Amino acid sequence: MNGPDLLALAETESKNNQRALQDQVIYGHIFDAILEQKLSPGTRLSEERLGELFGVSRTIIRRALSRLAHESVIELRPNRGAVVASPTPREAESVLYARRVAERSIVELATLNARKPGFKKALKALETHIKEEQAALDAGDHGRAIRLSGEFHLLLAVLAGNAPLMQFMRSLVSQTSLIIAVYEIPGKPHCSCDEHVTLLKAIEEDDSALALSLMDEHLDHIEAKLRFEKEDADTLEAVFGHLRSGA
Amino acid sequence: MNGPDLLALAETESKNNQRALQDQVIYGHIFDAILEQKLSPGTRLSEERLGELFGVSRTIIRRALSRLAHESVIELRPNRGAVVASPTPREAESVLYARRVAERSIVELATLNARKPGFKKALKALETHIKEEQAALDAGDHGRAIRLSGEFHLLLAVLAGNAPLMQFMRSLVSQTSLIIAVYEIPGKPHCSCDEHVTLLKAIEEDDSALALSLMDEHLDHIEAKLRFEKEDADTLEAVFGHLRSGA
DNA sequence: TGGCTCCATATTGTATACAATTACTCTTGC
DNA sequence: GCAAGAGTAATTGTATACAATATGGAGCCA
Repeated sequence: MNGPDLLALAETESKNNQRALQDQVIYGHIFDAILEQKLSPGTRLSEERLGELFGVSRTIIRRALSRLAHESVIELRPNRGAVVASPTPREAESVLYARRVAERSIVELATLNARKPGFKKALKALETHIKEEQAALDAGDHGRAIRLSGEFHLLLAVLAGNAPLMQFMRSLVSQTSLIIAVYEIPGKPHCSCDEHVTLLKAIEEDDSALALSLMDEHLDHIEAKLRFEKEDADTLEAVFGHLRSGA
Repeated sequence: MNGPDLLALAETESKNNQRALQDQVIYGHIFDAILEQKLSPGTRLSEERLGELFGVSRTIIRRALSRLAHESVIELRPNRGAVVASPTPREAESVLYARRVAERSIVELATLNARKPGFKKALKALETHIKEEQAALDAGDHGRAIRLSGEFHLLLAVLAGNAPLMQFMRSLVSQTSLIIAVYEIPGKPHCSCDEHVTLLKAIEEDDSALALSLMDEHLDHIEAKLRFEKEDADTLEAVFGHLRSGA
């Protein structure tokens, strides 16, 4: 493990160079755990227990949970505690659509920036990252591979150099991870990182059109591994949901 | 005033039909004040004073501020309190770009939804809203007109029916308001809501292409009223900023 | 035995007390 | 008169105590 929240800290380091606040660290741990699918949708997150685990008071835990809730990674039910979000098919569709929108513009911006000297570091980080991804796959570290795969897209957003889009992607990537956890067709092999390699190559070669279509295909492949039709808990919702709030 | 945070509450009412939590109300008040440009960038937001004003403890205030910070509406400087964000030209550019990306897809989705029966309410809300905008302009209520103008775009996002994009827009619209507050060329007359009228008409007539170009023009007009060249505080930054962190 | 109510328990919501950090001002030395 | 430094005041950061709400189970009645 190379630190719980490299990207979380990178996000704020531009303005506050000081030590990370405690809640950011905890946020990072939970965020990563979800990206690694170690916390599955529906898991309850007790404030007191988390506080004991991390050795801080509920105040800090609450701040971390609050941020996770803002990013729709967890659901914060009033008086009933936090659970890892389990997106409905409807919500999943929205997230995947939004992600496509964001990724397209990110690819465009990233291609523009790839040759600028100011973004050398971001480009380098992407190259290093892909090697890490490959290493995780080779090592059979499934969870780590999934997380790194998601973080590749976040690093791409860094290269794009647009803070709002970056933050948006942060929320979308983690939600995608939840969607995969809930709706992935079992047995389908997980994505190699080849697509990341070719995508990055297209960006480095300033071929914006190619990069765009590669990204679209990449997202197609991710979605192709999903099946929304029936999922135990949600099917109940779909069948009996209309009985609740008459309309 | 028709309630402090109609849109804020609308956002969550789907899941939690219960009474709004206190911090949401306070969040709404501050959010609206910023949209109305009653709180200008740089204004300090003391937790204790806000607590007294709203009659709650700092705990509640902190939650509201936390959310505002997540949406980049305020800046939360560790140990130094919260201030209304004052976007740099660089940040402003990012926000406006991101907004263009978001608005385009929203227009597309909104046009698709406009004829669906499920979105009748959202469409109706837009029509009503435009009348309110006109009324505010006629009454010369500048602040209210600005806020309603921003909220038009949020209602459009509701019509688009994509929750992540909606939330994204929420952050972008309020940040745009701050950008205007800082960089607007003085004297330029403020936008009438005619463009909103024609845009909505195009959407209702299912003319997606027209709606898209109208939205682009609308955003062009907003940006045309801005000047990023020199702004007191930021000029100092631009001139002497490189001395701080050597690079 | 099945279902209901009521009570005990656990968990979250809010306020407040105290610690830590920052900002300010007054003093002191030059 | 000005700059530097120390001490004080003000503000934020964190923990904790208490209140409010939800959950689970025991007991009761049909």
